[in-house]
Parts: sequence; C-alpha cells; structure tokens
Amino acid sequence: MEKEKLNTAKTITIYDIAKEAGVSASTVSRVLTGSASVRKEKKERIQKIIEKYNFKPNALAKGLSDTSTKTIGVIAADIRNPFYASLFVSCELAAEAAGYSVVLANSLGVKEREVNQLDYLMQQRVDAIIQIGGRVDDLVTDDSYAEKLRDICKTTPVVVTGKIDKAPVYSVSINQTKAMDIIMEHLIGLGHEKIAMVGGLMRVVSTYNKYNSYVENLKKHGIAVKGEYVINGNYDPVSGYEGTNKLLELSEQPTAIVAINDFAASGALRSIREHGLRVPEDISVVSFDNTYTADILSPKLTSIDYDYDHFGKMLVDTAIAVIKGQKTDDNQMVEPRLVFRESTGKAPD
Amino acid sequence: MEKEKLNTAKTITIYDIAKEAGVSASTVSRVLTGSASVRKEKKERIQKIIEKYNFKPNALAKGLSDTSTKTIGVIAADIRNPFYASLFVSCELAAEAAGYSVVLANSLGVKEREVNQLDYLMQQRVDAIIQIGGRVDDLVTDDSYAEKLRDICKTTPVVVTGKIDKAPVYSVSINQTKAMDIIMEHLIGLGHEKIAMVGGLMRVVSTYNKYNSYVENLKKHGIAVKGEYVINGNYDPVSGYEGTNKLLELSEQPTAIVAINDFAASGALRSIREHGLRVPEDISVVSFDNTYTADILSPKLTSIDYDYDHFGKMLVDTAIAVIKGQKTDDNQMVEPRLVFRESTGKAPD
DNA sequence: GGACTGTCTGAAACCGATTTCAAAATTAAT
DNA sequence: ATTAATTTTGAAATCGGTTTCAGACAGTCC
Repeated sequence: MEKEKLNTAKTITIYDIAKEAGVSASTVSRVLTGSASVRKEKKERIQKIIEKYNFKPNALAKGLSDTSTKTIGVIAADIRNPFYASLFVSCELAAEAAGYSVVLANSLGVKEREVNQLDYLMQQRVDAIIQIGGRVDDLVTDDSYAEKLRDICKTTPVVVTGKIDKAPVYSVSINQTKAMDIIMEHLIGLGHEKIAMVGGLMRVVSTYNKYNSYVENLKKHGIAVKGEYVINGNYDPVSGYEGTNKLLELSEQPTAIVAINDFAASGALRSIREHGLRVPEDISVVSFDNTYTADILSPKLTSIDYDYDHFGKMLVDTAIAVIKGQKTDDNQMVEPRLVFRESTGKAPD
Repeated sequence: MEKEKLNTAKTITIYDIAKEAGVSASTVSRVLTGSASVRKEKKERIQKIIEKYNFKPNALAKGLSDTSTKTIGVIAADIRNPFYASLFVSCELAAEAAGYSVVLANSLGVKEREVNQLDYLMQQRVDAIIQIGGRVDDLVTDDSYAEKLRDICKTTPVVVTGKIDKAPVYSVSINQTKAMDIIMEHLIGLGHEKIAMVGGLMRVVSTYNKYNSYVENLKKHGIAVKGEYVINGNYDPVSGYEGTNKLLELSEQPTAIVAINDFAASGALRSIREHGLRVPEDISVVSFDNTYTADILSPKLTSIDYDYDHFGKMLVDTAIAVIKGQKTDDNQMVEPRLVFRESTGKAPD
C-alpha cells in the first residue's frame, strides 16, 4: 500500500467538537463524562459528531485534570516467566472489568531497574501499584528500594504478592505453608519418606516459608530431616537439573523431589531420565505454580495451582478498594490446591 | 508495619520547587530539560532541591505540553506466549536504550479487544505503535480493524511483524520462506523424505508462507507432496498432539515432523512417546520460534531462532526512525537460523 | 403576570509541565 | 564609562481536558 507522507493530521479535540456542534467545550465534556445533564437534542447532536470523527479524549489531558488516570501499574519480575505472565493477564482482565487499565513495568530481576520502574509508574501518575514477585519477596530487601516504597505509600496504594514489613503496603500472598503441607501430605500418603527439595533460595521469603513447612511436615511424621536433601538453586531449569544430579549421586537417593517451580522441575525430569530412571515409577516429581509448562512436559507435572484469575482479581480489587478509601484487609491469603497429573506416584518398595 | 492513613500528601510540582528556590517555574523547567542555560549557582541550588524531594516531573503534563510522550505502544497477541513475551522484552530494552518507554496492550487474540487496544494506545498518545502478531497476520483481515489502522497511520507510525497491505504500515517480518528452506534442507540432508507439517492454520500469512516453501522444497528434491502429511491446528500443544496421532495412524508414517511452533512440537513429542517410538531415532521433530520451551523439553528441540534481541531492536528502531521523520525501509526482513539440538537425527533406514 | 424552583449552559479557572517573547542582567568592546 | 552583544530570567500562553460558579432559560404555582 502506498505510503503517504505521515501528515501529522491535526488531532481533533473537544473544542473542535464543540465548535462544530455550536456549543461550549464544557457541554461536550458533560456529554462525554455524563457528569451532568444536557438537553436531549444537543446531546444527540454532539454524540453524532463524536461518532463521526471517532473522537477519543486525550488521556493525558484527562488525567492531568482529574488527577486520576484510572490506571494501575503492575511491576513484574519477568514477564517471560509464565507465572508472572499469567498473573499479569488476570490482573489486566480484572482491572478492565472494573474500568481500569493496567500498565506493565518489567523489572527483569535487576534491582536498579526495579527502583526505576517505581519512579516511572509514579511519573505516569498511576492510581495504584501492584508488585508481583521481585524485590519485595527478598528477605534482605535493599534499603533504597524500601525507602522509595515507603515514600510512595504516602500517596499511592501499593499491593504486593508476598510480604514485606519495611513499608506500609497491602499484601495478597500465597499460603506457602499450606502449599507445602499439601505436597508433603500427598507424597507421604504415597509412601514416600526420602523427600528432597530443590531449586530455590532461602533468602527469598516464599522459599523460606516452604522450607520451614517442609521441615515441620517431616518432623510431624517422624521422618529425619537430611541436610543433603535440600539443594539451593536459581529457579531455572539448570538449577533443577544440577540439583537433581547431586541428589541422584547420594548413596541414599530420594524417592521424591519437590521442585521450587515448574522450570526447576523440568530440569529434574531431564536429570532423572539421563540417569535411566523413570518418573513416577522410580522417582516422583512435584512442583509449584502450575504454569502451562507443567502441562507440556512428559510426564505432565503434578503441581500446585493458585487459581490465577482469582489471585489477580484479589490483587486488583484490593488496589481499587484502597484507591476508593474503603477498608481493606492488610494481609490476604491465596489458597493453593494440588493438580494431580502424571509425575507423582507410589513410592517404590 | 503500621499503616498510616493514606494521606494524599500533596504531590510536589515544579512550582513548589521554584518557590523554594526563589526562581520562576520556567527556570526550573530549563534545569530539568537542559533546554536553555541557567546561571550556575542557581542551577545547583535548584538541583539540590529537586534531589532533596526526589522530584520527578508529571509525565502527563509533560506529554500534554510536548505533544510527545516518548512512549511506544506494543500490541501483542498474548503475552503468556513465550514468543511474544521474548519479543516484547527485547522491544522494551531497545526502546529504553533509545530513551523511550514501552506500554503493552494485550489483545488475547480477541478481535474486538485488538480494536480497543488501538483506541487505548491512541488515547494515551503513544508516539508509535508496534504490533507483534495478531490480526495483522491474518489473511482475511477484518475491515473495521484495517480501517482503524489506516486512520491511525495518518498521525502515528505503525510497525507490524508480518505483512499487511490494507494499511500503510511499516513491516519487519520473518523470512518464513527461508526458515522453512533451512528446516527442509536440514531434514532432507539427514535422509528424510516422508516429512509432515503440523499445527498451523493456512489462513495465517506466516503459516501459509511456510507451507508454500515446504511444497517447493519437496518438489525441488523430487519428493511427492502428500496431502495427508499436512495437518492443521491451532498453534497449541493439543494441536501438535492430535495432529501427530493422526500422522502415526497413517499406513506410511512420516519420519520427520515439522511443528508450527514449540508448543505444537511438545504435543508431537508426547504423541510419539505414547506410540512407543523414540525421538530422534524413529522420528525427528523440528519446530519454529526457539522459545525456552524448546530447551525445557526432553529431548530438547531443534528449532528455528530469530535472534529476538535483534528482532526487537529492528522493530523499535524502525518506529523511532519514522517518528523522527527519517527515511526507512517499508519492509524489512529478519533472517532465521537453525538451532540444532536433540530432536532431529538421521532418517531410519 | 410575577415569584420561585429547577434544569441547562458557557466563561473562566485549574491540572503541571514547556516554550515563546521581551525585558533585565551580564559581559565584552570601544 | 558607554554602548553593543550576550546570556539569564520571568510572565504569559499553550497543551486538552474537567469543574465550579453564576447567569440564562424553562416550567410551576398562586
């Protein structure tokens, strides 16, 4: 198609509409927002012209005037990770349903970026900020970040997944303890006693909570806690792979592996296969997050799900409630459930 | 942490800074933007105050005044798909490097949403729009969408992946023909002649191009084109699974399967395994996109890669060039390359 | 018909930046 | 010391909406 010169065609404004309709801009604005009544015939005339030009009011001007942008900023650690992507999309849908839109800021796990993204969202005058994952989950939160967050909380509601007590934010967190309880009951119920945990970092709150629950569950069932059964990692496939390699070299191999997420589990699956063992006949694997990765792998993973739609809606509803000044719980919980698939089974004799 | 009432603390403006520094707002603005020189002592005084309050100018006011927001809107079909997510992130990084920021609009493949997202981005006064995937790829593009796009092109540069000739957009497209050439040469070089193609829809331009190249390559090598070796699908794991099931029921099973993307390939892998066959000893599988999925599966997938960083940078550079009124190629190509992994091998005898 | 009430409407101020324009303050030149 | 040339500076206009305020208009009631 031939490309005419990008002609910077004058964008049409509310004043243009007003002039053509023979009314004032105020009246057009009233029709647009429905904030006050306008004589029927005028209203229809104006609407016709709006329609004709497909006029859409400038969001910048509107936001400047309103001091509300009807926009929620979402900071995600890395949108390429399906866990964050799923949660982001359900936030987006929940926000839309409530008449808000959502702007994404990707921190990519870089501390400096995370601070910049906060600045960026504040400059954009978002009405609230939702942070999913990232720095807020870190036990050793950086001070400049916490300080910035504290500042922001003075003017803008902040809702985070996980928990942070260095700034007055609202939180919607996964009940990690319960999630691990469910997994351990599942595995122990299948006869497993040699249970390993692989792929996470203990300085991350969510992982730390899971670890504690892991230990508690073992104790409760009178099973000895073995240090060499817990292997740290970086939440990626390689971590799961290398961690599992180590586990399989132990004189007493575990019969079940709890991976910190589906990515780590994929690595575990690979390691097990390379050792000539079968899942779940020889070793069971279970993980957290139930992203689509769990469904793609062979065998399909048994994994902990959080009902992402509901999770996202809780985050958004909380943000909007605080925006509107309604009373809201400071700390809410998302309840996990187990999706049983092909990767777990009875412990070998 | 105790939650003080969200106190709507007056957000600080350029006027507040000006007053405290004993200068006019104009002067503060000049310091902020560096648009004109300011006496050194004053400048330092002002900077100190800006620093002290960590003042960041209101992006809405700035955009309104400038009529440029230094923002590029990106419409992606579904950010949960790792192909789009990777491309989005590299667009984001390229934009940042050029002093722009990026706002994501997720169409989720819903036609109506796609049109709304265009409106939304225009209301936000983005300086350009990049559309990755989605409606623009569709051969039977909807008219209301094309019309809107044509309208937008009058005022705002639009860059799309794929090609569309119903609106004067710029395009950066993958050389699909070349991509399929590479795959076919790879497979035929390994001795394969019974080659199937699975998982895509022929009304999608990119798939159609691949199909044509598939046929050409077979002909070139004097291999008969068999209709039953091409099975449509919806780009997801289930399509790959069911399509491969059909292929394996044929009296003459293929020895190689070209999946339309890594998702479809994951389904193919599952089907093959369930039929008691091995990859790549009995059947080779190769796919397009080289998302991380390719690296997670066992065996790891041989897949076509596009160098996402470069791809994203081309999209953004093109958008920015058009914004700046520089001359730019209407149609650019991204060259594919094969990443050889574990899922392809010599044809069985 | 006049007073009163309620509904519509436009002018003007405002949101918070940038930029133009002309005046004020410096500096350089003679 | 004057005048000319520069550099700095602030007032005011602008971007495109919303909202307040007060006046215009229409309808109701006596």
